[in-house]
Amino acid sequence: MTVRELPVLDQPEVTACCAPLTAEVLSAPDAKTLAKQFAALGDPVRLQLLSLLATADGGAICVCDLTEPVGRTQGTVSHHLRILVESGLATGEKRGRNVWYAVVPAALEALRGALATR
Amino acid sequence: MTVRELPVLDQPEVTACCAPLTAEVLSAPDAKTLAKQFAALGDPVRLQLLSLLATADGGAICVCDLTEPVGRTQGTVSHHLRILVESGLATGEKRGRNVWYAVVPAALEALRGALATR
DNA sequence: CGAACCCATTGACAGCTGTCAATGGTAGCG
DNA sequence: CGCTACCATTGACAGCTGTCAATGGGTTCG
Repeated sequence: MTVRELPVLDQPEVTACCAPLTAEVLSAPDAKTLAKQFAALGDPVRLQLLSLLATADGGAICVCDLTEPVGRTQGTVSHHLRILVESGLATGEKRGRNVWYAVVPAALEALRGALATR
Repeated sequence: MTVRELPVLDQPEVTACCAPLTAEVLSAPDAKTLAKQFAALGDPVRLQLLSLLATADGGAICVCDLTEPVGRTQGTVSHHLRILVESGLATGEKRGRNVWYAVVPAALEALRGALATR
């Protein structure tokens, strides 16, 4: 087993929740699942956090580097990150004293799929 | 094929709010704009409504046909539709006694663009 | 060990949100 | 003209959400 030391996080398995909105009528359970993920995107601070994670070199950053760019308290940033992780849009992994967060590109792609038009 | 002029709504102009999340760090104003649209998608009832509109023949439906599928009061459905319209994801137009709602595909595409990954 | 650092969690609070019942306005119909 | 159908708006209310300050649990380093 090779050892990876860089801030590369393992990517979780992601499967699209459902067919595109425009393909067939959404079932109530699928709607609930999708809504949770879109709701996670429905806050400006979280969008900025995602953007920061996505553009970070190596795809990860520690929380301490995020509070200043978004102008929020450390506790608040931690709260938002949790929502991103719980919705599957980001991952977090403890690395010694820091926690490395990263975007889950496959999750973003899955959401794109739901928005696809004919 | 007869000329069908009825349930086809004029589509408003839509321009992408910003570059993809993963391309560059989102500015605070852009984040706010985007967040409002994603927040509009962040409710299961609204997702179902969008889906119903998108899959409707001719791309439009009257409110009276929407209350039953989503299991909500007429007032509540009207409220959700307003949010969809205000966020630019749907359009509404009065046609006699009914109001015809339709999805704005370009708006969905713009959101897809924001979610694009590298 | 003790100090410093990083991060999550808690408690508190104001503001927003989804929902319904009820009301009101407008358009078509007999 | 009156009735009915359709839809928006209002008021009320419970529940959720974003925010901060404060606290506490780990981890690193001197």
